[in-house]
Amino acid sequence: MGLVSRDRDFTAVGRALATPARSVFLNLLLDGTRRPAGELARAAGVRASTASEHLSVLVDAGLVTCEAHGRHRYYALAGPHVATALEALGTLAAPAPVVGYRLSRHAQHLARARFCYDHLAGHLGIALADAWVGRGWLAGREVLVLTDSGADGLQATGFDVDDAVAARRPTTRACLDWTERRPHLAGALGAAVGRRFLEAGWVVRHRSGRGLDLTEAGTAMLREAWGVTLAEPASDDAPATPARVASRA
Amino acid sequence: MGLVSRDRDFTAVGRALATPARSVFLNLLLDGTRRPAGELARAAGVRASTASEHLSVLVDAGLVTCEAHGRHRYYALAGPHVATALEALGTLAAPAPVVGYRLSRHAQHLARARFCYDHLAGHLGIALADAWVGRGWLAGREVLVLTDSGADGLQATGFDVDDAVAARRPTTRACLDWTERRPHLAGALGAAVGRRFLEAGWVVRHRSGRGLDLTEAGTAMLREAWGVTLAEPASDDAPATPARVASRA
DNA sequence: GGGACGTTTCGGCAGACGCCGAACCGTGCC
DNA sequence: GGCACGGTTCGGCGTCTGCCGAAACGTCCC
Repeated sequence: MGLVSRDRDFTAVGRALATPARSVFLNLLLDGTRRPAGELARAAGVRASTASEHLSVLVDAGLVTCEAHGRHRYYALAGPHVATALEALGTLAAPAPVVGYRLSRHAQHLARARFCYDHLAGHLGIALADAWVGRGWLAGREVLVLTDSGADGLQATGFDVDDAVAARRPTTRACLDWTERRPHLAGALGAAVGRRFLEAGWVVRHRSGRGLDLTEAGTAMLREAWGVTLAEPASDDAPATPARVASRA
Repeated sequence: MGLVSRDRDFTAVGRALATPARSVFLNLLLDGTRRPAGELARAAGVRASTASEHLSVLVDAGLVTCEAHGRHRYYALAGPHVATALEALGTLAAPAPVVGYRLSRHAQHLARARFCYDHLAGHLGIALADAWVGRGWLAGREVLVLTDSGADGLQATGFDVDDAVAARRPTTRACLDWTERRPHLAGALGAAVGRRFLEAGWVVRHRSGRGLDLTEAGTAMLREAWGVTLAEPASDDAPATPARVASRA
C-alpha cells in the first residue's frame, strides 16, 4: 500500500473506446443485456471477423465478459462498475451519430422505459425517483439517499431492501440521464427494483430490441401504489413533463 | 428534443485518452492547476512539438482549455464535469506505470493532501468527510449529503454554504479516492471548502509540485474545530488509519 | 457422418497516428 | 533592432490498427 502510483493510466480504457464499432457495442450492452457476437457485428455494420477482434479488445480491457453458450458466445458488460464509468463518460461524449434507421419510433420507445445496465431508466425511472422523493422515501434531491421511511415503504411494497443494503455496492446511487436532465435510482437498490419489476411482470423486455414495455399490471400498480402515470406512448411529443406524480409532499 | 440519439459516441473521448502522453497530461491537470505546454511536455517525456499536437487533440475533444498568457500558453481541464468523468473512469483504469523517479516521497506527499480538481482530497479530504459525517453534518455514508445542521455548522465555521447551495452544480458529491477506498467531499460545497482552505492559509500549494502542505494554522484549526489530527508526514507508513477523528457521534 | 451455422484466427492491405527535427511565429528582454 | 525563448506548424518516417476475405474450429441438427 502507498507504493502504488496515485495516477491512472487512461491509455488502455481509451484505446478500448476509441473506435466506432466498439462504441456501438458498448452502447448496445449498456442496458445490461448479453448479446451474441453476430448480432453486435450486424448492429455495428462490420464483418463477423472484425467484430470478433473488437470484442476481444474489449474483453482484454476488462470492459466486457464473454460467456459461451452452445455455438453462440454472449457478450455483456463486465459489471456495474463499467456501466457506472461509461455513464459518467457519457457526460463528455457527444450524442452518437444518427444512422438512417427508423430511429424516431425507436428512440421514443427507449425514452419511455428502458434498462440502464441493471436499473430502470427513461421516463419510468425518473417518475419513480420523483414519486419516492415526493414521499420522503429518498432524500437529497440530486443524490437519492434512502431514508428510514423509504426502507420501510419499499420493503412493504415487496422490494428486497435488506439485500440491497447488505450488498457490497453502494445501496443507492443517482444516475443522471444524458438526454433528460433528471436523476433516477441506481445502485444496489435500483437493481433490486429493476429485478422486481421484471419478475412481477410490470415491465417486459421489448422483443428484439432494447427498451421496455410497461404492462397493464405495471400501469395499474404504478397508479395505485404511488399515483404515478406515464404519458401514453401513442401521444405526440410530451417533452416538458414526461410523467406526472400525484402525491407531492 | 427527443430527436437526439440516446446513445453516446465514445470514439472521440476514447481517442483523446488513448495515448500515454495525453494520459500523463490529464493526470497532471487533474488537480485543477493550469500548466504551460513546456512543463507538460517535459513531464510526459516528449518533445515540445509532440506535446503541442497532443494538447490540440485534447482541446478539440473539449477536455482541456488553453489560455494564452504572455508567451506562455496555460492548459487546464475544461471544467468540473471533465474532472468528474475522468475520476469515474479511474475506476476502470489501471494505476499508471511507475516511472523511476523519486516517487515514494512524492506519492506520500500526494496521499496526505492534494487537490482533486477543485476540492480537497487525500487523507485530509477523507478526514474532513469523516469528521463531518461523525457530527451529522453530512449524511449518507458513501454519498455525503449536506444536512441542515451541517449547513449551519459549516456556515458558522466560515465556509460559503449559501453560494454552494445556489450554484448550478450539485451542492455535494462524493468523490471516491482510487487508492484509499473512502469518499471525500466534492461538488460545489467541496469546491467552496477547498477555496476557503487556500484563502485562509490553512493549506498551501507545494512549490513546483502537485500536492498541498498543511500549515501550522491549518493543523491548529483542524484540531480545535473538529478534533481532527492528520498523521505526521515524517512518520513511516501509516496505512490502516490515515487520520484519527476525536468526536464520533 | 455430413452439412449448416456462429465464431475465431490468419494474412494482407491501406489509412491513421505518434514521434521527431527543422522551420516558423510571437512575445519579452537587452 | 537583435536575440533568446516558448510554442506551433510542417514534412517525413516507422508502427500500429481497422478492415476484409479465406480458412479453420466447434456446435447443433438432420
